[in-house]
Amino acid sequence: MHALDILGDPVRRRILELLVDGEESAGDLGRVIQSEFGISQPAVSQHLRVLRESGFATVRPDGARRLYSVDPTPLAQGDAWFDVFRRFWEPKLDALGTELARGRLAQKKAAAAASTQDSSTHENDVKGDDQWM
Amino acid sequence: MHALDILGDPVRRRILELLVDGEESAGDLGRVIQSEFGISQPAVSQHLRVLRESGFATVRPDGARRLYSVDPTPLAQGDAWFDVFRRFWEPKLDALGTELARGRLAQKKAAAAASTQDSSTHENDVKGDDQWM
DNA sequence: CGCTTATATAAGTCAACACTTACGGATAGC
DNA sequence: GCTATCCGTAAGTGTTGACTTATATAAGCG
Repeated sequence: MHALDILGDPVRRRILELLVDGEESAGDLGRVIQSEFGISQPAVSQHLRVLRESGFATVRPDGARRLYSVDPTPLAQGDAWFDVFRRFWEPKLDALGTELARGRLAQKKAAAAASTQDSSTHENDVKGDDQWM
Repeated sequence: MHALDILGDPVRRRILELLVDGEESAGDLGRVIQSEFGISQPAVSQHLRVLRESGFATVRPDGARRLYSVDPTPLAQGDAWFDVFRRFWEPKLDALGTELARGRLAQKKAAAAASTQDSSTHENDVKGDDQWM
């Protein structure tokens, strides 16, 4: 499942936005989301589950409460999908400089070196972000 | 409709990827997509319509063919959603340099007027690098 | 002028998924 | 212990939207 599939939902995007400044309890998130979107508490809880299971959020128990935080890893993957399109709106600048600024050089190199297929499920082979290298 | 709602579909994302190097005919796109995703020609045509109507693609007639191109505007909007999260994975670097690299200085300046809310809880002022990576 | 190619639209089907109500297991507080 | 709060899961419903087949329109081509 691609990161952008998860982010293709306004409620989930909003939850992540609410978490950008630090952890929040499920209840606090719920109250905001319920008021903004007019949905029930279980609906919010189900979105939280999706975010957990897809790796976008982590939970930490605090008494009866659950404190949610952003895990940036899949977010960065979603953002990386835009890499090939950035030349359309980013000023040209130095390509290396851009790579450095995005902090993805090591990643790119690693991916280039190890082009072996991994052990994941039988998903569509072209879906990755490295096909243009 | 948010740009990321449109991008929450692997077929549409793949079509845009195929357009990154320049215009392609609906037929050429269709053949690739059909072979990769196993869907019919009308299905591809319907995705193309969504991309057209949401502004991600523009069309130019060429005889009986339709040549599709990327319109980067909504793509840039989708990418901009990640702005607030980039501090999680971008190296500190020079903030100005980063802004320049992203080509969004004017935008940011406009937004800076309205931002200025206090940050919360446990957050000290380490200019946003990876706290858990 | 038929025939093929290129592409879009119409209409209907079907499954995914976002939602609902109902409920259950913890923890907090009196 | 009793009750309220916090939050998740279960199960069922309904709508969205991605797909199908069938068809239409327009252009190339012999």
